[in-house]
Amino acid sequence: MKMKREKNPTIKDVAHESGLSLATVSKAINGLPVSKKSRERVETAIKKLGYQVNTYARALKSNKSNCIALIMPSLKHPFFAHIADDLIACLTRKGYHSILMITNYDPKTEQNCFSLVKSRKADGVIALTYSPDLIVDDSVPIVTIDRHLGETIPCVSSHNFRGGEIAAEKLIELGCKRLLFLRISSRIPGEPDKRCAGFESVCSMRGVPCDKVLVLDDEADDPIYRFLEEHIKDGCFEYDGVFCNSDMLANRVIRFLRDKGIAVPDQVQIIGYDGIFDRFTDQFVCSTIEQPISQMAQVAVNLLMNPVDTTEGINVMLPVKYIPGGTTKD
Amino acid sequence: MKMKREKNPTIKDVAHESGLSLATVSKAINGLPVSKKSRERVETAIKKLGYQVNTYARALKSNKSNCIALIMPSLKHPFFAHIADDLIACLTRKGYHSILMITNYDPKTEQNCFSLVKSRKADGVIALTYSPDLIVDDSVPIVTIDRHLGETIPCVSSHNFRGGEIAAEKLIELGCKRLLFLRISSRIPGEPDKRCAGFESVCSMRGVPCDKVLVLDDEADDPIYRFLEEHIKDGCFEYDGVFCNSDMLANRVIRFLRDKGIAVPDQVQIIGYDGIFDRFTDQFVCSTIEQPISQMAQVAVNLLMNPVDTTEGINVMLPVKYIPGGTTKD
DNA sequence: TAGCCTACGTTAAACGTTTAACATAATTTT
DNA sequence: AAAATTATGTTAAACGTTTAACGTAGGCTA
Repeated sequence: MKMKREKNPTIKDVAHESGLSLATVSKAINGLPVSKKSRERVETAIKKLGYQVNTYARALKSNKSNCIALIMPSLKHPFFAHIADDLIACLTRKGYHSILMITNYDPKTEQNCFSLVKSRKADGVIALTYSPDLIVDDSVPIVTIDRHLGETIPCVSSHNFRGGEIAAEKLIELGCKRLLFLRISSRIPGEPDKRCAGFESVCSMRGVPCDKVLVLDDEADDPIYRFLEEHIKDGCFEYDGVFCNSDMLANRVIRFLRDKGIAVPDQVQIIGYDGIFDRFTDQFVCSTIEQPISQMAQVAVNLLMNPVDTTEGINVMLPVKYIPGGTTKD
Repeated sequence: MKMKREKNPTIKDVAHESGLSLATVSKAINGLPVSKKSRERVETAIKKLGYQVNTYARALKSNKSNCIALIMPSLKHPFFAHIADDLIACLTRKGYHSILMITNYDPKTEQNCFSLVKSRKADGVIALTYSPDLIVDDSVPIVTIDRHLGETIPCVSSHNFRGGEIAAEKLIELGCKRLLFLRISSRIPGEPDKRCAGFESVCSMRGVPCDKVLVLDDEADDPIYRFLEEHIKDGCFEYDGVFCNSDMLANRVIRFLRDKGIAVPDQVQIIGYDGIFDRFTDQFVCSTIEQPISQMAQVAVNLLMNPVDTTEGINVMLPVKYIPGGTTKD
């Protein structure tokens, strides 16, 4: 790229212009004590020259870049876009810049991102990753979202277990007699796994039968559809309540069932997870367990800025909320 | 934030470890000519020490940061999220990092972003802004999307005029006799304005009557709805074809009309602009003129990397495509 | 008035690279 | 075998900051 920068003024020029020394100017700029008169002289000189601090020199000297790296799978999924947006907003408010890295769910890219971050590019990392075996060193503070990357690395998530419980409670309350849990998940033991546990615990407590089907996200989803198909008998679906791991999956399932002539929510009620709100239809894309995205972002940022004692793996779980969205009878 | 970095190895350590000089190591790292033997010694030393180049030192010395600043209004709108995603992908492929700044459509924030960029934080800027009076200096290369920030600043957009034409042609071809153009737009003269011009030019050429309603994006949209309401007589809408400035607007209009009992597309056919694909319903959100987002991103990045002669304002317009999406009769 | 603070400035050494200018060893030319 | 050329390394100065350590002027105490 052509660099057509004409030499920018440095702190030295400001010093010269104001008749003060380098150090004094630096102090004035950084809010350290200097006399009122000096401060003014510095300010007018800065204005006159249009001086801007050189971020890189500062970062080099102070070993602090004011940049946080954000590692995200994609922005094409509204959930990630949302959380990235909120993270950036939080960081900006705290005076940080955000280097956003997109991995496209690719383990190698994810690993790469962590390596890059190490060259003192960022003061910290907030990551939402998928690879089961990332090697991360903690020479830089890290906070993850929804994934446990290691005992010493704090993880922020929604209260997945509770979310599962709520979904089960709701479906049962709405009259479902036979439940199904569907899940597409990554190979890595993540927080979202607990959604199933919560769901099942309520089912067994209430004595409602509950099956589950699981596929890994690096396989095709066929098994799920095959399962669904196999359980449609004479235009009737054998389950009357389904809890899906995500709104995305829920919508696919809804479409599949409707294509087969099964009425949602009349014959089957379906609840997803995430809380995706569609700004085009002004609706939630299905009945869902909503994750408190903004709150998660805020907590992640705070956790990064004010590291707590992580000797025994810290895991912040934020409250979720059931939201009816037309795929249940409420 | 706590910085618990234990001192990272420097190029000096590598030099010491490999028994070579600083300069040789630096050359080896940067791919400059060194003997094979030296290169190997450097490599093993690097591996042994886990050396990572210090980006900030490098940036300071070479006045090149390998960072591009992306200025976007929001990631909560899928159009922006998409384009941001594609921009980042392109930049990553070229070895650049992306500093993503979110303005929330706020002029002051937008201005701020440009100022920040100046402190040598980034080697270039790709901006999608809304403020009518941004002051940008070109000490850093800039490329904009959809907005003309100045004669010397290249702008990438879809071929808005052609898009307008296509929409009109399509509606007329589908049998519409009385057309309406609706638009919510920013105060700044932007590329998207041309959509209207294209639309009208076809209408007048074909002799099809065409009205238009415009509101500014910092006002409420009420005028549009009021207009719609006023033109519903006895359950009939006076227009049978509507072209909206964006898919967002189109969907709001569709909802409004349907609420009033007007059937879309049977009574009114509606075309939007953008080409938003909903991954939940697996459909386009309406019939639409699709912008070639990935292509726009790619062109923007290329333009930034290989600046052309901009003495007479350069403006790249990329081809658009009509896509039926259920709100027209095709 | 001599001595001592206090308040403000200044000098100079880092931070970790890159790179021009120079030195030396290895190779070729005559 | 000496000179010229090339290949490879090295030294040292920069890049623009921050900051510890050190002056120095002026006001205060005694």
